[in-house]
Amino acid sequence: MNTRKNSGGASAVAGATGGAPPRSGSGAAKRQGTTRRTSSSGSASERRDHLVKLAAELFARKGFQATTVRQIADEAGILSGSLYHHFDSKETIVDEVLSTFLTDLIGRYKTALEQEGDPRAVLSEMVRIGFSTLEPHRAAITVMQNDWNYLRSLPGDRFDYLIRAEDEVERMWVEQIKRGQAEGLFRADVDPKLTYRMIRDTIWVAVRWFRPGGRLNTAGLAEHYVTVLFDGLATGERTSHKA
Amino acid sequence: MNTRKNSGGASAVAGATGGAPPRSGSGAAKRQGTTRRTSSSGSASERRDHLVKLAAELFARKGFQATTVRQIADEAGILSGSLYHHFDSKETIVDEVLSTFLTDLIGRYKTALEQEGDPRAVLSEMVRIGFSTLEPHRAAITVMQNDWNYLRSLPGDRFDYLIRAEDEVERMWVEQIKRGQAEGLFRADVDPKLTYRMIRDTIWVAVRWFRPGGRLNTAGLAEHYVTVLFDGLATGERTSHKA
Amino acid sequence: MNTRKNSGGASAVAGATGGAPPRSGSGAAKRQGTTRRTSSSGSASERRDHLVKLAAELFARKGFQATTVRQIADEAGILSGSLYHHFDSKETIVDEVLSTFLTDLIGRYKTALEQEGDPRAVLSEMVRIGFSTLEPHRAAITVMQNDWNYLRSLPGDRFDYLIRAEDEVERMWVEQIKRGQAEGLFRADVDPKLTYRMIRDTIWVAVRWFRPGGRLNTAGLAEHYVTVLFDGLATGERTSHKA
Amino acid sequence: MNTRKNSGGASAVAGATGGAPPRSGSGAAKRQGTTRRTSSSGSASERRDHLVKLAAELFARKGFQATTVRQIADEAGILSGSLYHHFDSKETIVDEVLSTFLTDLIGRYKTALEQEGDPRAVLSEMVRIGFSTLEPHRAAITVMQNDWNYLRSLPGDRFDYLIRAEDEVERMWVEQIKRGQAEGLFRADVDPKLTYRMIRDTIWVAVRWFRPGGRLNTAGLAEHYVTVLFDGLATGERTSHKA
DNA sequence: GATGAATGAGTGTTCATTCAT
DNA sequence: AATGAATGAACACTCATTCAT
Repeated sequence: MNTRKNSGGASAVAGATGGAPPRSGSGAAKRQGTTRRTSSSGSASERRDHLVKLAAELFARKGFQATTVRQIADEAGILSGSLYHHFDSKETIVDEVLSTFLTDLIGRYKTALEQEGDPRAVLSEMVRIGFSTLEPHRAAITVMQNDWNYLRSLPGDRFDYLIRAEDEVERMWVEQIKRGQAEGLFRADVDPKLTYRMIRDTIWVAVRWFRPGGRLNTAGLAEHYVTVLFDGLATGERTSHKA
Repeated sequence: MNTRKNSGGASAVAGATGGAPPRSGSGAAKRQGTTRRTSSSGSASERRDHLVKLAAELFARKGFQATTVRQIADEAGILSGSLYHHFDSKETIVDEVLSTFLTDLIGRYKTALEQEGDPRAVLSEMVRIGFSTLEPHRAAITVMQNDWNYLRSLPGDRFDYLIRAEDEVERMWVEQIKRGQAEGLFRADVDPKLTYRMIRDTIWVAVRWFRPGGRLNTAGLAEHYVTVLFDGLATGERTSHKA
Repeated sequence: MNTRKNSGGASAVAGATGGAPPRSGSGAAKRQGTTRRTSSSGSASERRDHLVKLAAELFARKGFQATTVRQIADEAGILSGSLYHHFDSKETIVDEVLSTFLTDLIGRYKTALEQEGDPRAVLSEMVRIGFSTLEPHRAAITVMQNDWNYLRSLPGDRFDYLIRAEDEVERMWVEQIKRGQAEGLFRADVDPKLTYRMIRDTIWVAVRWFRPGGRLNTAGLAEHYVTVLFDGLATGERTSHKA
Repeated sequence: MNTRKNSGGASAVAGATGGAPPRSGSGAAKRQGTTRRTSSSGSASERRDHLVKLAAELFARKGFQATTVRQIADEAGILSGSLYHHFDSKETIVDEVLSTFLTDLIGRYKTALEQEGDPRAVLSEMVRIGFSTLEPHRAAITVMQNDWNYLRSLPGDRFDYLIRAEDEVERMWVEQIKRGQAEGLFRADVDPKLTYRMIRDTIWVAVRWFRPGGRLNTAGLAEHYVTVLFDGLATGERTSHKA
């Protein structure tokens, strides 16, 4: 999936879906091969990460396709050709953007699942985790929302890991919903898969309008959503409503 | 907003946001100016609509930018240059795709609002309307989801009507939520605007995974969502959950 | 092997190697599909052929790789992008250059073989045919000499027909040499395949230094070579020569 | 002709064409300037020669232009920038490849000419010399065959020595052919220059298909060619052949 | 209404080369 | 001697758009 140049971090999610998290919680372990030079340690990796961050912002703002490598290079103050010293291709950059996010997200979901708890507690925690990524991974999430279809349509299997990661996440959520239904905590007349999708969509699409510094921070957002999600919008006051 | 050639139908939503629905119920009135050919009446308009439909499918499948005018022309069995007999530009086409959808949607929301009813009934109906557009306007909704950012970033004010339409829709929803809270039907501790956004997102993002012919049709989807939305996922069985 | 655009003539040699010559002696049959417009008949094909000719000259003079599409376009008085209205790629152009030559050559060899005759007559005729292509196909032969290795190394099977054509030609020559040896006309102590290669190389490499208008025309060249080839450089006067 | 760095060995052929062989038999005299490091004597030169050899192989296999400096560096296990400690430019490398071959070839031709003998003996020996270089100088000969045109077309006079060497070699051959004709050993009705070219081409082009380990070694090849060249392909059995 | 040739600006990418470290 | 980041010019190719026919 990765060529020489980006052997560092991109697309590691594919491995993550298999079982044990790769480099889980150790993003710092990247590119150990270049640590020969003890001084200015990690500068190569830092430069690379910086470029990825710049690119991610542009991808989020303008879309992957509408962002040119020249724009990325301009932002970094270098020439477009110089980007290719760090990355094989534009795709490699977005690959790194997305896989970094997915690796983090899945790692945190797994941690939540390991903290034994009743399904409602686990699910609330997963909702909170989702919203909590909105700020640190805003760009990546935006790209995933907007360019998912396009990236998936690219030839080759480079972005197949997107699907694999999606499937793994779905499995984790649906399992908890079903467990909650089995334990009588969640209403049995809702479809678990459908419910997961609605929750998922609600969280991620918030990236489109959420701006830090507004009335609610992401933690507030999460609580708001947990409230509506579990207890509903309605009070006890029932009225007739058209069926 | 529109240049000569597409003076017929695109971007009509802008007018719709003003008040009375423009040409409501008179989609056939489009492009009266082209009746030069008395026989085969409306064939020009039909041809145009057909092209828009083909383009919409491609835009939805591959994204607006990734779709070339040549692909649209290929699909129609003509050469790319010939498309410019019907449309000024590629943007004109997507403009027509989106505005057709928004005109329909806003018109139906207005009808629902005119049918007096308690807020829960109105809101349920609006949810149902939203889901009911998923099939007939699948392509347009997909484009709006995926290419919104890009289209908005284009120079000029051509797509400003997207924002205006969005604002008008938001006003309609938020009004009903507030009314429901005022009448004690909806819990008062939720933020109306935030709640609207979550409802909105949940409906539209479903276009990404909804496929006709699955377990649930859009009506079923709507009921499912109305259930969770109003009454919550939880049963009465409360358990402690991590705050 | 060919994409839409160059469905006309390129790479037809592949078929030729199978058996009956395709469009043999009917280069005019190209692009019949575009003859709908009876007036300005074949102008599309002519334009295309003209561009191929210009490109062939440049390929021959500077090498395939060293020739840029801009140079070809400049030569034709158009912009480089406009070339892609006629050809899929730079490779398509050189493909057409080479396959046109090979189709012609193989067709003429076949005609010679059909004219029954003793092997010496047939072989002389084949030598003459070879030399006679030097002028009309000078550019193509030059490209084949210089860029053969590179074109063969290109990914995909696009230029596999070069090998197939080479093999077919070798078969024709070797057959005649063997027949001549069997009939006692040619010395039996030479290797047929080796001898073919030496004849072949001698003919084609002449393209490097042959310039029309010199002392000898290609017919003279052919006779000169036939003389040396069959009867040797030496007179009867034998002297000792270091073994 | 050469810039600082490769003042050692490249392009020495130019001098050779003047008269006395330059440093003939003293290849070890190269790069005396680098003897700064008294220990590991000649290691710099050896490293350099190794790099030239690696590059020559790549040039031969893929062509000069299609070979990137990065590929050469990869092959040597260093980075492309590091190559510039040894060579001024990519051209300097190929310069060294070709001039080394030409120096060797011309030196051996001269030795043959000094060994007095009748023209047939000398010519046979020159043929043998040519074929004998096929193995040790395979890469250089291949490059010369394929990239001659391109290298000659480069701006500047850097590769003018190729022409000068070619001319010198031609003079040597033609002289012997003419001498043979004058002495009645060779048929008088062949053109000496033309004959030389045919012999030359036949020898060098063999590099394209000759592979060591086949049926014939280069010595066998030489004898085969000498046989056909002097005595012809035909036996005494004459038949009519189309004029 | 449609063709087909052309435009012109732009795309991602390549690559020989430079140079501070 | 070698690294690795960067350059800068060039490359093949794309594509929305124009326009004479």
